[in-house]
Amino acid sequence: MPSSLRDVARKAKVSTGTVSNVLNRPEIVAPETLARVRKVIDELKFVPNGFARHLRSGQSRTIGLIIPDITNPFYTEVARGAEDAANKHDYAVFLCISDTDGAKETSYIGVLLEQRVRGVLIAPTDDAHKSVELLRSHHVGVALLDHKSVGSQECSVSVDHVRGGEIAIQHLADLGHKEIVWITGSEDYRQCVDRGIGVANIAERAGVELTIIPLKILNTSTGEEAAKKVMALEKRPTAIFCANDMLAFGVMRELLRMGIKVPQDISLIGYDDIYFAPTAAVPLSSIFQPAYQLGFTAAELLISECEDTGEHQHKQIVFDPELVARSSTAHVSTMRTVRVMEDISA
Amino acid sequence: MPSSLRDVARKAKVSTGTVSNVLNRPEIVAPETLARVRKVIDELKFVPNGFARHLRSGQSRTIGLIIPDITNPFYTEVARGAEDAANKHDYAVFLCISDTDGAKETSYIGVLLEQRVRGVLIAPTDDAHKSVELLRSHHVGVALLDHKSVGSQECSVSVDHVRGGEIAIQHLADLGHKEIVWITGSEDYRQCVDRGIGVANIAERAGVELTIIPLKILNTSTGEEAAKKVMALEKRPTAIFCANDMLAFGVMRELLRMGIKVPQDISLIGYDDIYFAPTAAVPLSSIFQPAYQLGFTAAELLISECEDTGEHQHKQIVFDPELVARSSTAHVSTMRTVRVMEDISA
DNA sequence: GTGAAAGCGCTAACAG
DNA sequence: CTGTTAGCGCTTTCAC
Repeated sequence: MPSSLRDVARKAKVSTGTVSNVLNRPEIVAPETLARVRKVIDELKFVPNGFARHLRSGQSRTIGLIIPDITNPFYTEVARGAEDAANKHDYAVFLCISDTDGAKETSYIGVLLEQRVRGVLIAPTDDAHKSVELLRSHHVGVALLDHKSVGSQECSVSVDHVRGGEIAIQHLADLGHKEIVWITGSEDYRQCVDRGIGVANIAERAGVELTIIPLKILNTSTGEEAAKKVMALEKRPTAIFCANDMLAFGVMRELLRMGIKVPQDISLIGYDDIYFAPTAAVPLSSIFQPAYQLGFTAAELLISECEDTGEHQHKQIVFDPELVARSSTAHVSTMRTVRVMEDISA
Repeated sequence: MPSSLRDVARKAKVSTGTVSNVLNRPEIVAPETLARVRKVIDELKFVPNGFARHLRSGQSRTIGLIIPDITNPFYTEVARGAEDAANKHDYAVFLCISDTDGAKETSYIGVLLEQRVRGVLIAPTDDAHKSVELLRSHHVGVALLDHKSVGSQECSVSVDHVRGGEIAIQHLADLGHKEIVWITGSEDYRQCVDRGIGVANIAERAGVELTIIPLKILNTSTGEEAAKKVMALEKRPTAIFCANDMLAFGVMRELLRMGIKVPQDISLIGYDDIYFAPTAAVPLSSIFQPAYQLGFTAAELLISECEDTGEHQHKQIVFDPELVARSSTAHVSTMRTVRVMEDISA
């Protein structure tokens, strides 16, 4: 058993109140008492029990961070940003990985509630409304990450996903692509839905024929699967737009494996512009989102809400996405036309 | 304020003890009492206070996980493994990122101690001995990740780093390379030191001329810097071995930027074999380590130690690294010899 | 099966 | 400046 504050008090021959003061308000303790108590603290290797402390004070200095996928460098950057902001304000971060699973998300919220976190930063994967409601009903702070506010009842930091979808398809349309596959998340996945709206907007306007492949989970493995589906399509598209770069990496890997060349046989564009995008086998075109900024800003907003005594203004910050065109997307006119023959011979 | 167990008791007209029983031993509560109390729990949205619960029971079901860099997919896989194992045993994971900073590591240990975690899984970046001592002296479980046990006083799961270093250099030597740069971590970074031992072993035996570039932090940015240093060397090496893949990606990116071709101008091999290695601009040769396994196994061991009442045997599991040769390493005989002229013209 | 009561380790009044 | 004391919300005997 670790030693308690009382053990320290006993050994230093002072009261528990004094030990507590040494810990929390050393300036009001007499120098020599201070020294004596501190010496005993060291001797006993005393570490105050956080549970007891927070139980008493009714307040923790911990925030929860729920992200869908720790394997995705985009979220990893978001987490770094959030961590840095939290540390700056002397908060700890309890990181939860929801695995893009609504049930797991809800279950983690339960854990965080038990931990009496001050607030939760969440990149909802499922029904954001439900999670936010749940959190709100327990009066903990909430800030949405990468997702617009449900009803402006909370802060949110996101990127304009509709715009992002538009930019990507516009880019492909500008390159002359008329048959495009859009590989995206399920309908619960708001970010994807929004991007899909942008995609549809431009597709219609530009006369693009769109094939949608919805996926439950967006990672490299599902990307590999999706690539197979695309290649099995009756009419092969000239370009693929993936809802994130992990997906695009999976697609690219599978295409390479099948001997399909990017962009000679098919153009490919991802989303997020993760660090690995420029140094991919074929440097990946993508839509940049300021991941670190997203996490940092969201955490700052959340903490400001948590600390706020009076009137906290819910802010909804929306960043702009940016096209980063690299070699994985090319003009249709540069495509190999011999592909069909190769297929027949295969 | 969230409602407390007492609120529930009052409203359900039972004692607090009964509510507690409903929560923890529902089978001993009379069915109709059970139903009534549960109804009130829902109405009041009661969530038991984890602090109070753990304070009373003196035990948490949380383990800490300290890793150096969340941006590195290797550690991200380790974390996934650890998470999965922990969840399996109904433990929560408190993730801490040490940023390869000994002070931050120590400070996080303090946080974990306050949280009264049951045990800590640590991939030490600095002086492992110190961290382990600190943890041990507070009687929390410890398991080392990716690092051999200091004195077999704890479990550890690692990969044979010496062997990994040997394999990599042997591979390069087999390809005829005699001038190799080894970009590694500082002397505190045990994994790197061990790999360095393997490197030195083989280098000497194979008559390889070794240049060592030690770095404080190993990520893509420092990799980019290191690449510049390598190219500024009086005598250009024919191959580079990086202590991890992130470093190698940074190096590769900078080399590409400088117009240096891999492997025509210089061979490059990394370590970890992260997911992105095969789909890099030049598919990266690397040394594979079973990251997920590492995390999973270590967490299992740690939890077994934590739960153990009697005699827990400290195990030291060592996995074998494996060479994965891809296109970034090639035989010296295939190297371009015109490089020198290009340099002059530049 | 249920209630009463003690106490986990700490903080925050309030006296002295 | 220091000691005393009353809980924070929960679990756990021990009676009934």
